Amino acid sequence: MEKFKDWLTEANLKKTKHRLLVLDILYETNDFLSADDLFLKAKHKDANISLSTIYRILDNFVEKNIVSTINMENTKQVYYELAHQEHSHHLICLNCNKVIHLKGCPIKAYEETVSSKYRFNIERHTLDFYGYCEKCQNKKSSKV
Amino acid sequence: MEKFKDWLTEANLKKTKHRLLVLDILYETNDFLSADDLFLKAKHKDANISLSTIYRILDNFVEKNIVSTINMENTKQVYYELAHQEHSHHLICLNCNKVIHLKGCPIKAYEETVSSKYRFNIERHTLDFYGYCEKCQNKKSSKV
DNA sequence: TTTTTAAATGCTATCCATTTGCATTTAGAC
DNA sequence: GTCTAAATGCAAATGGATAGCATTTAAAAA
Repeated sequence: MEKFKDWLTEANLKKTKHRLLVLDILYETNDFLSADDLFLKAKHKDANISLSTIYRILDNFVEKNIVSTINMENTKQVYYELAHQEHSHHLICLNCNKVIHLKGCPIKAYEETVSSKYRFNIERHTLDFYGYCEKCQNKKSSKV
Repeated sequence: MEKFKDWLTEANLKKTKHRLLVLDILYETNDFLSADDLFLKAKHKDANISLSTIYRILDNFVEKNIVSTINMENTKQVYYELAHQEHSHHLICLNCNKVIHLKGCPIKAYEETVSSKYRFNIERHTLDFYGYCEKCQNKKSSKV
């Protein structure tokens, strides 16, 4: 995708095939992926890329705000997705790890209140809801 | 502390000196501690306890809701504290990792809205604000 | 286009928080 | 006190992530 090259230019990163590959996979998957997920998907595309390169690329992207991360509660891995332009919150399924993005932010006012109350200079916040998605509510016991 | 023994009884866990020690340290520290922090503090008290025991005790406590965990963004370690009775949110300093607990929850209504909108069965949520505490705003560059 | 060079990559070894296996000890029921 | 399951210590293993270093490559300079 042509816009990916623009992103890399803007971020002052060289336009390498590996970086474009990582962007492609994240874009078409449109979901959170671990470094290892990306590694396997790359392999599946017959791409030759080492896991450490993936980690390095992801670090670059996070630093440049091209990619954002999330913590699933039940695993130690870090998950990555293309950064959303807009600030968003999440519904995270404790069974299948599916993530639903919520638009809009209900706590702007609250943030200002606590910021001044505690003289705390707030840079960002996370608001994540954990529970069970519609599918997993039905087939309760099946682990994915 | 006597009430700690009650907690263990309620949780159906044996009242061992190690478990009481971990509770003591968490109580008097009144802050988030990593497993290793606990290990060092125990050593400092001349207590003989192995790191793996600490991990096992913390796992027990988390399972029984005696202890709760938090993710600091800038480290891979898990941090633990005595569980607060009341649901609370956090202000987390990106410089010194200090955590301020916020009482009350501003998003009950929002939670219900998204829960029914997405037919998502929400079990719990996290709301954490990251930024710089009053102290660290002043002495900007000093890492703790 | 060719040359040049700093950035990017592959491979391997390493780190480090956490977990596990197993023999030993201990809390607490009897 | 005796007994047994639970708890513990120690050492090794695990697993995600990182670092070192030689090689390759993007892209600026000539």
